[in-house]
Amino acid sequence: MTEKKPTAPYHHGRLRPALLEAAFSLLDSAGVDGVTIRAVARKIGVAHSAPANHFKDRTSLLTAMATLIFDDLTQTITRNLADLPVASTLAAGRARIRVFADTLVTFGLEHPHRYRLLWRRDCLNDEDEELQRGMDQIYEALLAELDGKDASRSSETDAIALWSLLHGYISLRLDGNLIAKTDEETGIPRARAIVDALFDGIRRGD
Amino acid sequence: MTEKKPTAPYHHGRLRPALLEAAFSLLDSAGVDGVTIRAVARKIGVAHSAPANHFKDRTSLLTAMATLIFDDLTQTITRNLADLPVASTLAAGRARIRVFADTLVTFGLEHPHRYRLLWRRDCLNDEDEELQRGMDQIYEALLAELDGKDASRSSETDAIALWSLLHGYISLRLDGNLIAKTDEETGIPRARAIVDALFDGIRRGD
DNA sequence: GAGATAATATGGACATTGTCAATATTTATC
DNA sequence: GATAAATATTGACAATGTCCATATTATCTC
Repeated sequence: MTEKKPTAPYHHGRLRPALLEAAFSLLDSAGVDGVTIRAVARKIGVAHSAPANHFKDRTSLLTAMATLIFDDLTQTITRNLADLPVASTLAAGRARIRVFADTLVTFGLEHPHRYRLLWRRDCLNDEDEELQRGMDQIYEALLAELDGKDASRSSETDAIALWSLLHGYISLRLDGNLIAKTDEETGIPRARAIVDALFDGIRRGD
Repeated sequence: MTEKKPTAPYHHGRLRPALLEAAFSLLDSAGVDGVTIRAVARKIGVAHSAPANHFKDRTSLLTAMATLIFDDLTQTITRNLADLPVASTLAAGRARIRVFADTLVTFGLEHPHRYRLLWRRDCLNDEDEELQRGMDQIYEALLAELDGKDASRSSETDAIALWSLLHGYISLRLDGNLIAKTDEETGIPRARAIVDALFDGIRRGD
């Protein structure tokens, strides 16, 4: 009968996950600026200084969040790629890269604030090993799709080109810069078109 | 003999330009976060509230700065392109686009904080007409280089692809993500390589 | 030119934030 | 069961953006 009083106990019990949950909620609704230590604590109903026990400062909290986002993103990409046949032909390789691209673009447009946080170096701790692992992971996944299929080219250059193309497109879209010039809704068709442009070239001269 | 006492006069005289100058100095040395109203005022030796007469808030100041940066960038590109022959052949067109790309990349790497500010939507006033004009201007310059040379393709798609590629590459470089994988210093050779990749295609199948 | 008006600058105030320090409470450990 | 470690609280501090009332100067109008 005395098991569950509505008065909050002194110790929260699972404050760290609760903090992250609240922080993601704030991130999605108000962007990085909305993720203040005090707002997160307020949302859970805990002292403004309680988070310090789990995240030494705001940067540390945002870094943990970015790491989780990277992991989630990589996992989504891997899952979507798992359904596809191995890239034994040129067409199959293209199809896989297209799925990679679509997944990334979809994620970026559906979770703008999460995507943006990934690249907010001023908010993150570059030295963090987990964050670096998360970043490397997704880049490796891209490299794997471009590797070894065409010995005549540097797949590293291709990877940088593709990565730049996708990251640039998403960033510009999130900044609202290409909305008038592209599909208002999903952005996927336009993303496909520019990936194809990179596949085939835009100034081939033949 | 009494013309110029070192005691600062009540009215600064040309506070607006002085504010911008100080703000750019802070931007270059400390990034957007370093550009606080109070720090700018301090740098000039004026009351913390004096800037309000010329910029109604921080966003307004940063928007004015971004507009100036856009103008400067467009001007630099235009100047560099003026020396080149008209794009009457495919090769000439490529050469012009390469100069466009080199100029943009050079600017981004040389003035990282200025380049970044251009896309910090959370710090800028999107509604500002001068800012929009500045943004449109540079995009139009790019479109002009891609226009009308190849009726079989949508030059708009090409423009978005190229713009995404360049913006993505610069952004990634500024975030330190490709340093290990590219030329440490200028970044230009790698930028050329990925622009060429877009010209020629990376998965042509022939 | 003098007096009114607008522009410009000052200093004080307030709420918000991140972060630190001292303290209180609970949990874990020997 | 005492002691140490973990976790949470309250209070404080400096910094910031922004507002307000006030002071000073420039400009305009008659």
